[in-house]
Amino acid sequence: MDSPPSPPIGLALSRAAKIVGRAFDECLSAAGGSLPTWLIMISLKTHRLGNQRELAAAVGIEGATLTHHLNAMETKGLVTRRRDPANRRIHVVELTDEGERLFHRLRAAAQAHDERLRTGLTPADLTTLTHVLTQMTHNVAADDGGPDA
Amino acid sequence: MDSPPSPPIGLALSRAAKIVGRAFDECLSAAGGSLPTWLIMISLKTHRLGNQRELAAAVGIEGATLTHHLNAMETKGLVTRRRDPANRRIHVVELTDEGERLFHRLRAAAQAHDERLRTGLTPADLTTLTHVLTQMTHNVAADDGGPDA
DNA sequence: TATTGTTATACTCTATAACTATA
DNA sequence: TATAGTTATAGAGTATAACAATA
Repeated sequence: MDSPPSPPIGLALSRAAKIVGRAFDECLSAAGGSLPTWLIMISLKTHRLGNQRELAAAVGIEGATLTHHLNAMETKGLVTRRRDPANRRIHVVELTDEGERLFHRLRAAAQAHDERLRTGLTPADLTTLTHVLTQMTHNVAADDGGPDA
Repeated sequence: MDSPPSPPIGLALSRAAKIVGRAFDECLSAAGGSLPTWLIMISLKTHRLGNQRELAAAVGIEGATLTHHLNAMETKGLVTRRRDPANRRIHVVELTDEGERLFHRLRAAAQAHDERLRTGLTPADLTTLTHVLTQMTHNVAADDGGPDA
């Protein structure tokens, strides 16, 4: 009943993600940004989100953490926050022109990082990777109460 | 010259690693540990390292950061540090009995996490994943001065 | 009262620089 | 002087709890 343990994949993923993630961070830092900034900007550009809680959820952080980053981004002149006239509880976040420029620089940096990452990998490898990451994310998100929970 | 961008794999990896890594953290926390503690313990158990700098390198952190974690682990009674009589500059780190017990609990937690992660994945998926992570780690570690650098 | 967001505070992990101890 | 490790300090990212503003 002791199936061959097979190499600990959580550990391998954790280690690789640490190394690759650091390289990604350095890429973004060198371009004048950071990972949270980049994630926030992507969310602002791709989805049109209704409020900051949705934005925070898209980035994978809490609302207060998002506020923390938005404060810094606003100080740097990358975003503006203004109240929605229709519902003044909602703060509409928008990239400034300077924010747009940084976005383009970060996109270029992220693309360069991606090309480096893909070196030596086949399209099939990348397809499998995407599939595996999706599956693992689901595995971990699932309420683990059992197969019939 | 604009090859089809193909989905940003760095971003996908970053997002998945964040989610899976948090689940891993929670697993280890629930068992009374943390990721750094677990990585340190694994290194202590598997390699027989000569000094703390090697241990830090194996874990992927700086020496001072390792000291920080070892201080906490020593306070909790998980490890002891004593000077090597042959070279009193070297501090030999060893798990206490309580450290051993925690190691076994964390190993069980990590294995449970691994089984959850592997749900819905074929052995071929996992083989590819391991290969891809290894390749990406190399891609990122390489001095990027060019193919003949 | 419920919703939206901010402020205050603190924790974890990490790093760099300066220091002590030993060789 | 060189090596091993520690201490002091700092910074990034995150979170929870309490708060203010709006509906």
